Amino acid sequence: MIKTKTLEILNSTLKRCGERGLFQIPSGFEIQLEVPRVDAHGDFATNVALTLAKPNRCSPRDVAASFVEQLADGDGFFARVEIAGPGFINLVISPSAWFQILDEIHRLDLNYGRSHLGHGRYVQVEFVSANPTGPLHVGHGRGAAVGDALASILEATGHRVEREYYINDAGTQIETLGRSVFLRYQQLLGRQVDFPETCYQGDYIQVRAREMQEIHGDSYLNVAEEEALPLFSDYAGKRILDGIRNDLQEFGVNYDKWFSEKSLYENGAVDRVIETLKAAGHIYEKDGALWFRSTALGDEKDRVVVRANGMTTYFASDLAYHQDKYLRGLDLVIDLWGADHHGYVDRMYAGVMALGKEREALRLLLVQLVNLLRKGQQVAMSTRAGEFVTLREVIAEVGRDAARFIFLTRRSDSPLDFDLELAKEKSADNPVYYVQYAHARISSIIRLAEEQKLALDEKEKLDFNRLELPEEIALIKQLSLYPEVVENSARFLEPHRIPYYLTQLASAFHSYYKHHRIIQDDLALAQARFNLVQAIRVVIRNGLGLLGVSAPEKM
RNA sequence: GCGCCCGUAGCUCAGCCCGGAUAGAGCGUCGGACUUCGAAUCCGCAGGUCGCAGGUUCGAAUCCUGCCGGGCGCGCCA
Repeated sequence: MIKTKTLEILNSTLKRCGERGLFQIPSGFEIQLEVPRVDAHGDFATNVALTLAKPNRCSPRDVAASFVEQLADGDGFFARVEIAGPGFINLVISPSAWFQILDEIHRLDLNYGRSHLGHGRYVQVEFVSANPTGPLHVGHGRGAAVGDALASILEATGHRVEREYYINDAGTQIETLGRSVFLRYQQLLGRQVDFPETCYQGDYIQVRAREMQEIHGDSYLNVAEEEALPLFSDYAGKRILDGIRNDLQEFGVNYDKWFSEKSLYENGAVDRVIETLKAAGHIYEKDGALWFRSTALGDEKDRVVVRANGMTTYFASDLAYHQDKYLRGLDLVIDLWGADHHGYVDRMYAGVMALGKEREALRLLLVQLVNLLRKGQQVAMSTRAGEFVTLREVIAEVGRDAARFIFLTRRSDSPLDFDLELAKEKSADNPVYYVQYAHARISSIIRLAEEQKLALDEKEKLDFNRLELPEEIALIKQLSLYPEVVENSARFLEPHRIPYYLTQLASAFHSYYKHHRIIQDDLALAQARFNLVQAIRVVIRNGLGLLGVSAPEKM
């Protein structure tokens, strides 16, 4: 890559300066290389001279001058080297070096942008994990889009990745679900029963109740609630989970594993993790309950793991779940949580550390709320009353690509406005179409070239030197940044960087396309440009791929 | 009260982790561009005390401190 090579040259130059005693180099000194905002400042700029000036007690421009003098560049890699402003060294890379990027993109094709950053580290992304007590809503959709994209990005950067869904199929919520269905079932059979507010109100409860009636008739009408509950809970939970699986699959999300919370109780993992913590001295007894001393590990208060009544808490099963993850050999566990869980973050990190892992072995990402709008007006949503917009409805209305892309345009820890009308609009308001359109346009050029048998693909006649326009070099530079964007996206666990980059790239392409013809009489020029736009298409397609968004050839 | 996150153009946001030269997009406003590869596009104009105040630095949207404003969280609930 161009940047790495530039850095190599600068480092060897610095070493030479040190050896020849031109100036002192503090130990641990590292050269900073950046892409300047202003084109006039070159392709790369470094502030070495500014930072070395002080320890050497001389002016930055003098340091820069001796540095540049030592800068050997036998193969013409740099087209120009300049000292500017207070002492920046601006570097302009020669076009021929940039042209190599195009070859690289075509050679690597689908693999362009992939890297070995992760060195095969075993990473799990656990996301959505909604309770199987109701259908997925828009907020879950955001978690799904972010989690899935993140997993893809990590895969692309050399991590071994696993997608997991944690099913909360134990505890009171699932019981409440069973009770809700049971009560509706009784009502269907004509019995007058109170339907408490604490039960789930949505229509989907009625649906399950009717199904139970179809399967079992009235045989549970006179059965006591405690007796009927396991069956009703189990059935409703399974059916709803099937729905969730279905919705996610239609959204393009496929999990490697669906992990049951109940299994942790059944196989004794919950008891085991408490024993582990006890043995390590993290547990004490107070007021008849067992407490986890999480304050010792950065939490603001200690947490109960076994209540005075002998029941374990939700946190206890979460500890067991995470212990299980690490026993499976995971190097890094990434959990995506709804933002309302953020009071829970510190205790989870504390828990993981108490289990003997580094804090860095866990990354909790909070996904903020989705604010659903229609033409700028807030769409009312109330989960309790069962009035919410489901993910399924949103996909049906705006489509999978638009939904995914919009979910990914903002950093996930800030709230997101999602306007249903805007998402459907086929215009520049809607960044999905903007990027996809660029891909479709290029595809259309390629189709045309094929139809006219223009032989634009013949490599032996290809002369990149015909790409002389500043816009063309700028486009290649932008393409060369793509692998770095993906790597940074993985490093910071921030998928939103990719939609942002793609929008910029699409914009540069659209502008270029408008001003210059690709296909034209000058065959050599046409070939060079054709090759360039093909490279753009490769990058757009690869980028959209990471987001789970399609790259259409026609729209 | 304590803790976490946020505050950048009229609106929605990127940039902050790792300080750099004149702070960027899109939308919206206004005005332009289709006989030529897809106008779902492009071009131009206008729009900023980067919440406020200090500090560190040759240099701060970026790092530190305090304050102001907004959001969320603080159960032997899940």
